[in-house]
Amino acid sequence: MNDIADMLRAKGLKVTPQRLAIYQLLCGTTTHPSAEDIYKALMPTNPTISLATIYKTLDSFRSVGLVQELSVGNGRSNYDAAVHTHPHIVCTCCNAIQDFHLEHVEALHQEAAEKTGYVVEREQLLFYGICPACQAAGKTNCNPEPKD
Amino acid sequence: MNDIADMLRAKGLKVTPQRLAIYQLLCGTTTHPSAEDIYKALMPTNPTISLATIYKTLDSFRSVGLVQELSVGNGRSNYDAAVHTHPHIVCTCCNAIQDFHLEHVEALHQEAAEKTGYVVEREQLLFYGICPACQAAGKTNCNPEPKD
DNA sequence: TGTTAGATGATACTTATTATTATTCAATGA
DNA sequence: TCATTGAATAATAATAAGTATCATCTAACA
Repeated sequence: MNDIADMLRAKGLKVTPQRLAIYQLLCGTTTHPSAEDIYKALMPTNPTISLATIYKTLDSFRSVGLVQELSVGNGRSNYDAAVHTHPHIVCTCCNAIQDFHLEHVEALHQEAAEKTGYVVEREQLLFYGICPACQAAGKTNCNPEPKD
Repeated sequence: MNDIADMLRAKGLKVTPQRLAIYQLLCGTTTHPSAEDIYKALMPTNPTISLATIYKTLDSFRSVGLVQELSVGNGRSNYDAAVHTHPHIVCTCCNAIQDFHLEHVEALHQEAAEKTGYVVEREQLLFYGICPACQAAGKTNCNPEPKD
């Protein structure tokens, strides 16, 4: 079969059209969609897919480490098919979520363990600011404090 | 008046018993309570306080920078009266949220700005692991993957 | 002390997510 | 290839966090 199917089987998950569609969608985007985003994106090609299936599938994928779940504070979860942990930056203006790379993340991990005595399993490094596009559009202060 | 009252006035907020109670509670704890936690904690002394007031007050406080809101992925917001940004570590076993200090956080901020082109406003550095108490209790793998 | 803008409390509502359950289907082996 | 079976799906009800609404109340200030 194809690679994705083999990978799902290797993780102990049955291969279904829904799972393939969800995983392929996630692999082909850098936008960190929510469950609802995925549902809407798959509707045209998979009109009978259920939102409940999206949620359960994402949870299964997370359980076996195929995707990571982000909580950036927008009231829902966003998903990233990248397996290795990396920082994210969120535009407080257009709500885009972008991956980037920080040097020495392992050192932070280590430092956190030393400072706290925790056995550190993972981290979520989130930055918030204004993306270049919003800066260019002059939107320098879109959601500074939502309630102002 | 007292310091808290003056601070609220200085931020342009009216001083009410509810606001004083909420702020004092937050200042006197390191547990990062949720709105619901605060509501329950204040019930004995403020039996008529409304949950809606808690939410609105926390939002006002956040708007003026008196508290910071955390999204650690537990489906609700947790609040911290500390104004300066600092990392948090979450026990995946007992769900405790603990403050700690990391060196060179400003450098990360700077590096994020350089790597992404964003104007970086703030960050939320979250680590997940097993706290010393849970380790001592032998709970080394409590919520590794909630759905397993 | 009276006025008034803003705060509170009660509650209805929205939205994201989870639970339930009958049906369907992928994987396995005869 | 077909039957079996346990897991996955779809539909939908239920839950929970947070927000909106609005009548009442009160802190701030003249």
